[in-house]
Amino acid sequence: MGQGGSGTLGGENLLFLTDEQLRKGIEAMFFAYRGFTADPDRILADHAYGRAHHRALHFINRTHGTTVNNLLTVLGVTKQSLNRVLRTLIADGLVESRVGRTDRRERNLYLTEAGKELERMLSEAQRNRMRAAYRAAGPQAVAGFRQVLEAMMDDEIFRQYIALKERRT
Amino acid sequence: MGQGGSGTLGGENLLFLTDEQLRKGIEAMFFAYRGFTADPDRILADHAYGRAHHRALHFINRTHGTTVNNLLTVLGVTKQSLNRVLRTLIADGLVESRVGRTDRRERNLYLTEAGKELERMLSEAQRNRMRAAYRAAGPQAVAGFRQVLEAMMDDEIFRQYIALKERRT
DNA sequence: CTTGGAATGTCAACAAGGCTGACATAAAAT
DNA sequence: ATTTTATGTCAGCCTTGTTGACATTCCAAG
Repeated sequence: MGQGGSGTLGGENLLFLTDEQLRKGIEAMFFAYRGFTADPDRILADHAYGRAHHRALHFINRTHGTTVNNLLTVLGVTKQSLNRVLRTLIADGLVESRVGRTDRRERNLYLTEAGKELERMLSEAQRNRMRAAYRAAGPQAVAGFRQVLEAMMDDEIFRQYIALKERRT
Repeated sequence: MGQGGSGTLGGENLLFLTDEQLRKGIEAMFFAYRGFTADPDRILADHAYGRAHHRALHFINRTHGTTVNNLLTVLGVTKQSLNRVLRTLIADGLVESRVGRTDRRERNLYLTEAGKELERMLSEAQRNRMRAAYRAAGPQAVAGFRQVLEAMMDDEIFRQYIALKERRT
């Protein structure tokens, strides 16, 4: 995609794109991501789970009945890696895996009540952090935040994700 | 640009803080971080290094002569974990470890020429991604991006980092 | 219908990089 | 002289990536 497009960028924005500014952005991203995961990580540690379990719970909750394959694509890991996490979640009764109706090779994934409860605890902790940051920064900053993040994603991955969401209804 | 009233937010900002908006922010953070690390990760794979090596190189380059203890604090890992990474970087001739002048228990860490070169390759890839995102979003969005990220950090950790930077000059 | 390939998911084994605990050494501080 | 601090190292564990091998299921071509 043509990086130019929307902008009508004047010379002004060359000013703030010094290496020093970019480096500060990189470090901010590093430290912020640590803060972003810190609260859920503490909860997960109590349950002997890791971040991978959180990600699985999040996206299963997000798209009920998603397949293992969909989840792989979204999470960007191998099926073997995801399988290990799913196995423990299923064994612990947090996730239910039903054989697909139309294609019986597929497994449709759902959160059980217990799964929903843990997911709620985790996402609540994370939302609280996010909410506090949004409040402190203000609505306009939030809009900018989202714009930059979206520009920073690998386009393919995100488009796949959107496509998956739209395909199922 | 107008967003002047950084504090004193009216009731308006309650509107955009729905759980759905927060969830989108959380997912954007997840996908963006993947994009953020993707390019350096590819380079690191060629050298049989991992993300941990990149982080060490980055912060040694950032504050020449930093000590092991400072680095632990900034990176938020244990000395055993950092030591493993540092050992390989020193063995491979990318990092030099000199006994401290004033306190000879300390080790001051420096990048060698080879270390600087790899660091440059990695950070250039990451800066390119960041620059493209900044360009696409525009200066105002970048300001908001930084504001939200800074509000999302664990305050203590970041303050320690700033303190470290200021202490040495 | 049968057979071969493709898609999907599971099991096994390995590696990176976190972690804790224990311990050694050297130097600084008391 | 003793204690504390900074660092390094060894051993062992856990999570979460990886690849390889394999079973099951579906579908399409013969």
